[in-house]
Formats: sequence, C-alpha cells, structure tokens
Amino acid sequence: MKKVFVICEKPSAVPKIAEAIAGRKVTQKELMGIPYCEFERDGKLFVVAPAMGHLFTLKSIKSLKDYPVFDLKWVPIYEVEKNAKNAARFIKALRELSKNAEEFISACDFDVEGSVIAFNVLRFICGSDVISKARRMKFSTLTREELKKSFENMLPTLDFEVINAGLARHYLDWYWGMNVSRFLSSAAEKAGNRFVKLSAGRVQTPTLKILLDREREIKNFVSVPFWVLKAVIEIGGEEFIAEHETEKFWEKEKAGEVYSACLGQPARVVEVKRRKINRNPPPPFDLGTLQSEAYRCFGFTPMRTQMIAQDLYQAALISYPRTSSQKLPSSIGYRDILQRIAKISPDYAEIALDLLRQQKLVPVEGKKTDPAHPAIFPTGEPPEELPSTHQKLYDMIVRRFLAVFSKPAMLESTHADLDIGGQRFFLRGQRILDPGWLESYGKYVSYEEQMIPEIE
DNA sequence: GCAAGGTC
Repeated sequence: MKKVFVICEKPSAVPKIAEAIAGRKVTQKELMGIPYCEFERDGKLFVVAPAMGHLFTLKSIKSLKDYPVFDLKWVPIYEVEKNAKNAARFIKALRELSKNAEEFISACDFDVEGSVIAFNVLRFICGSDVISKARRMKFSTLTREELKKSFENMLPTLDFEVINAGLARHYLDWYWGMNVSRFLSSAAEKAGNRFVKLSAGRVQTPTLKILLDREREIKNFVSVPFWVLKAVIEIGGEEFIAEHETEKFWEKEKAGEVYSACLGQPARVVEVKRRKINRNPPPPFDLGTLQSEAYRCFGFTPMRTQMIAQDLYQAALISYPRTSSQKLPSSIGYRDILQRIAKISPDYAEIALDLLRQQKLVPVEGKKTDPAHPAIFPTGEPPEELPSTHQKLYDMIVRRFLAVFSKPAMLESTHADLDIGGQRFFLRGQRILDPGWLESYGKYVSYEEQMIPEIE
C-alpha cells in the first residue's frame, strides 16, 4: 500500500492533524518514545509524526577563531546544543517512520520557522529527492474543521518563498550575531588581558539600546518639588475632594497665595457636565498581553506566566500560548467552548449562559496577528485540582474570553466646575450604568468608582 | 565561547 508521510511541528499536533485527515478517532502509537499516528484513507497508509521544533541548526565548518566566518552547514541540533539529546531519538524515529514513503506532506505550523522545520526534516531525513514532490498543508488553528479544509486544499508544492525567507533568517542571524559577538569578545580580551564573553545580535542589541536609553533617562532625572491644592468639600454631610485647575504649582508662594484666597470659603457650583462613556471590552490575550496583565494583577514574572501557561496548555485547558495573535477565528467554535465553560463553575455559568442567549457571537479583536496560531483561549475542558498560581492564570484567561464576547461597559462621568474664593476647582466622579464586560473581567481592571451626588 | 529560533 502507498505510504504518505506527514510531518508535524510538535507531538501535541499529531493526534489533531491525524484525526482531521482520517475523519475519525485514531489511536496513538509510539516508536523510541516518540508518539505518532497511523491509519488508512483512500487506499493509502498515512503516517503522521512529529518533529520537536528545530531538529537541525547551522554550524561553522571551521573554527570560529578565524572570524569572520561565512561557511556554514546544517547539522543535527545535538551537535551544537548539548542539552538537545532528545533530537537524536526524534531523527532516528522519523527516519524509520518515513521509510519507503512515496508521498510527503509538510504539516508544520504555518509560519516561517515551521516551513523550515518541515523542509529540513524532508531533505535531511527523507532525502533531497522528496523536496520536489512534497506538498504543504496551510492552517492557522489546530481545529478539526480547519485542518480538514487545509488537507483538501493543500498546496501542490512546498512553500518555497517562505522556506527561503526562513533560511535567510537563519544564515543572517548567524553571520551577524556570531561574528560580531566574536569580534567584541576578542577586542575586549585584547584590551583587558582576560577573556570576557560579549554577545550581540539582531534582537538583543536593539533591545539593550532600549534599556540603555531608559536607564539613562532614569539616571538623568532631576526631581523638582511641586505643590498640589485639593479642596475638601462637604455635600450633604459627606466629604469629597476637588482639585485645583492648576495641576501642579512649581512655586510654593503661588500655591500659598491661592491657598489663602480660598481657605474656608464656600464652594459655588459653576457648571456640571455629565457624559456617558462606552468602554469596549479588551481584546483576547496574546502571550505578551497575558504576561503584562499577570504581572500587574498577580506579580508573576513573564517567565513564570509563560511556564504556567505552558502547563495549562499541556493539560489541554487552554490553546497554544506562544502566540502573538489577538484574533479569535470562528473555527474554534465559540458556542461549544462557552457551553463547556458554563459547566465548570456557577460563576462562569451565569455569564456564559447569558452570552449564549445572544443571536450572534462576535468577539472584540486586537490588531496583532500570528501566522500560525489564534489568540489564547480556554478549551472548555474541565480543570482538575490546580495549584493556586495556575488557578489564578486560568481564571484570568477564562474571564477574558467571556469579556471579549460581552457588551461594552456604560459609564457616566460627572465633571463639576466649582468656584472657591475666586479660584476654579474640579470635582470629578464616575459610576457604572451598565457593567457589560466588567461583569466577567471587572475584578482584573483597576477601576475606581467615585459617586458624586446630584448637584446643581 | 559567540545568535535566534523552535520545542518541552
């Protein structure tokens, strides 16, 4: 029987891609500890197997001592990275699993690196002759529906433009980063008579510049004292704080003059403006936004958030977290997820069931995209007992998901101009008319409500 | 030794 070899980016993608092609549940097998799937379709034997990210990397042909170096070759990653011992097993297993295959399909993530990962597996493991006949599946979400479509509408060739862009990135990053790093280290060694490891690169060097500028700004900051005037006024037995129209007084004398002018004087209402404000829900989470939000609310470092998110992903509770997308395609199945979330807790149920009563579910989306993954969303899988840190992050992700389908929050802001002894003061307040999305996500939004009584 | 990218 004709054998079709399908290469995926990572183990977790294998059952999803296999089942979408097979159109049914497929049992997973194992070879050398590597999971893979095997099934028949249209009289062919499909073997769906995973890489584990990059299995090959660039290496200098000669020693880096004689830099600059531009002669590189692709080698198995364990030849360069000592902790990539697993790669040997993957390469061996893939060689065995692809043996005697006649058709080849690249089903790695649909981004630049994914295209290179598949390309390298195909040429170095399956043989360079398969490149011209291999095909490419395109999908940006690992859902049954989208995978099925991507199988039926496969590219008849590999995506060489993307592959070439990826190869160029690998080479250029190496040329620039390694050679400049080598030069910096060697210059430092000559100047200081001892070896210092210095590194530079496309990402880290501009990033360092941003930190440097910020650090300089902080260092050069000269603090200047200023004075602020606030009026404590009483309305109907309650105290409120109004602010002087001049936000900051840079001279103490000036502040003192104004202070004396209004001390003990009654406040007269000059004008009251009330305004209704709609606040839209925030967009769904990309990893960066999740990290900054988790730092703000829980004090988790970005590293910690990423590790917790990875755990939640591997427990099948959330979608792939390493995404820069703020979009939620309908193919993830909004209704199904909301129905499952409703069963997780009464708190979620109240909001989710309310959303399900809407005729149409349309998520708020952000500008950022990702070629290979949608924004982070909960799968609806019921969580088992979670450590409290994981529970916190999970709750934030679920509530954010609920929020993006919710109505805007309606607020009313009040702005009163007061005259106190000839001086202009502002009294501000706001209150919630309709909470909308704040119902689900409000606990994670810093929001101060100051109620102002009716004044004329 | 030295990049940046993928994975877990």
